[in-house]
Amino acid sequence: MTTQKNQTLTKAELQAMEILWSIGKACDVHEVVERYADPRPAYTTVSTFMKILSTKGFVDFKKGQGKQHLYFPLISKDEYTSRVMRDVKNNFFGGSVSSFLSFFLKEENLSQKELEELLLKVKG
Amino acid sequence: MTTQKNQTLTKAELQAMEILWSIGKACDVHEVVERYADPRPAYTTVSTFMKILSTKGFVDFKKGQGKQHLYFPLISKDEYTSRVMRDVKNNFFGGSVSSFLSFFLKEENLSQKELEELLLKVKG
DNA sequence: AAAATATTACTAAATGTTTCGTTAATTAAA
DNA sequence: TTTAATTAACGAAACATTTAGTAATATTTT
Repeated sequence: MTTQKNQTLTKAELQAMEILWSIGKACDVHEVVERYADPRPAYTTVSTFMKILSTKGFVDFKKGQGKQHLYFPLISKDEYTSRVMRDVKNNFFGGSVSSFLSFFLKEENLSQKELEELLLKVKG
Repeated sequence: MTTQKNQTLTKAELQAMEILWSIGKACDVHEVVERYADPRPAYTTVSTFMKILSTKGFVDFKKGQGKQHLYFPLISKDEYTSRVMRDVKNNFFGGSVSSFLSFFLKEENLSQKELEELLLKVKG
């Protein structure tokens, strides 16, 4: 519950967050475990992730039935995605928007026409 | 020299690769150390990174003066950037190009006009 | 050739991450 | 109320990453 900003998620932590984001409501550890693909981690493993994510300030919880904790994200997927995009932009494109976009277009091999279509869909 | 593909770089490894990329020619460990910002890692630390990167297949070396090794990247920054972008796209946008682009545009808060200008610069 | 120097290889300590068993505490059932 | 079940907290083992000292080896200098 330390709500430290600027932290980054490890791979295992991100995986857990993805599941919380996909569930979209406060949920207990069992619900999270269920959503893992095989081989599923142990209950206590996921419980530990929730603990870690709490102390890192990425999730919080409220009391559920009994002594259950119901966990929920404190940061949205969009917010975290922004951080990641910013990092990529800074690390690989010196923070330049046009470099980033340029690379992206070349990478995706988009023609001018395809791009226009995408933009229409995206912007309107 | 195992040229294993599909590997990913740790943070420290990426930092070392960035320097190799920026130097742009085969170089010895000293040249790499020099380019680190303070506090610079020890010579042997950087030497270890070169060793690790070699066994992971990201760099190779040729003999220099004396017993010196001259290290150089086996993968370009663009190639590695592609991998990272692909991973981000898959992890955060389910592999969808339009989602990715859409997010990017919103994120950068680009107006239609600014976007057009960027595209002109980028495409021609 | 012997000594000094330079450089990589080896090893290991320190730290960070992942994973889960055990314990302690709380709640529910008998 | 005693017992059983559930759950989060704790602790620790296994593994990965980062960092750098020491040893081994090759090169250069005297």
